[in-house]
Amino acid sequence: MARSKSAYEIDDIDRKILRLLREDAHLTTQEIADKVGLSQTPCWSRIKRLEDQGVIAGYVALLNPERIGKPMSVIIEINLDMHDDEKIENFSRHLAQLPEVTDAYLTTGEYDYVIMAAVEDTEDYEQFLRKRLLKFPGIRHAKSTFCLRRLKRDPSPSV
Amino acid sequence: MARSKSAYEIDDIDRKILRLLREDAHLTTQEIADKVGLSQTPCWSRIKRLEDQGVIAGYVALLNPERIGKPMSVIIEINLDMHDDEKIENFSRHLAQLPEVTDAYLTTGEYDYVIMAAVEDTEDYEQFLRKRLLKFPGIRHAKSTFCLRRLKRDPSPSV
DNA sequence: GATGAAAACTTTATAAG
DNA sequence: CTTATAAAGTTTTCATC
Repeated sequence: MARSKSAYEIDDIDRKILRLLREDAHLTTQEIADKVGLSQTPCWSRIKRLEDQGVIAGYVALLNPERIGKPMSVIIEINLDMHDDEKIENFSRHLAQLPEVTDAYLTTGEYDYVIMAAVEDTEDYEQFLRKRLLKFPGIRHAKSTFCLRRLKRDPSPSV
Repeated sequence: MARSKSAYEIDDIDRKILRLLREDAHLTTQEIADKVGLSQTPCWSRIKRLEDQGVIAGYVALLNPERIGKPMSVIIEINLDMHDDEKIENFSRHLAQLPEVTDAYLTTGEYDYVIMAAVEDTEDYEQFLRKRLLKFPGIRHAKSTFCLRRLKRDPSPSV
């Protein structure tokens, strides 16, 4: 039996569309259609389908960290004392809810968590670390690494 | 002398607007106006100003990493052999240009660089590491940390 | 800042080839 | 898939308070 195109398959034209929208969501469907070699109608249907299927999760404005008073990025590697499920889930929820935290991952290897925080300056960072992050019970160790320069930050992986 | 409002100052209403657009760029100016307590015209002027001043750097679609075949995230901490300016600049450019690399930072502390890569699977990661990242001359050490779960990833810091 | 209005443009939907 | 068309919605601009 020949394999028919599944509803969830992404073809080369879809990928081209995603590549464009990943960089600039303000392109019109007509502009995208021109760039990918389609007419407006099927191009619009494809974008709609990619949204409905959750391939496109949403659209956001990108803010300039310097201009909104959060020029400093810090990477924090964290170890917990205990590793029972409840502890992990609680701390994970705690992290996700802190506004300074922009990224948080549960990881393999030397540390349990790797997170990133955006703050105003070193003083702001100290406050965050002592009064908000380390207030959570059961943190064995936290290692901070300061970012000197951001070379790249893509909101989505390349397609 | 009383400090007048600078062209580059952001007030509370601006911040409210940014908070909304940071999460959903498909809100209409009318919806934003309603939520922040302005009418459409001044709300539109503010958004335009924030764009012109570079506070809003752009608008992008967020893609679901799982759905575009890049479900795996790896954090890589890197040390170079030498640390002369040219080496740093060259390697920085190299990193920024690799499509697998979503994030790259020059850092203080134990490592020179901390980067993040999005890949399909372990095999894809091995190819990236050996054939693309470590092909660059002068890498002393690279430590990979695999992400088990993504708890949070905000494209922009909180306002 | 608010309101109202108008023009230009975009999205969304439909029909026919 | 294409072209063509059209209604609805949105952005952008402008005049007036």
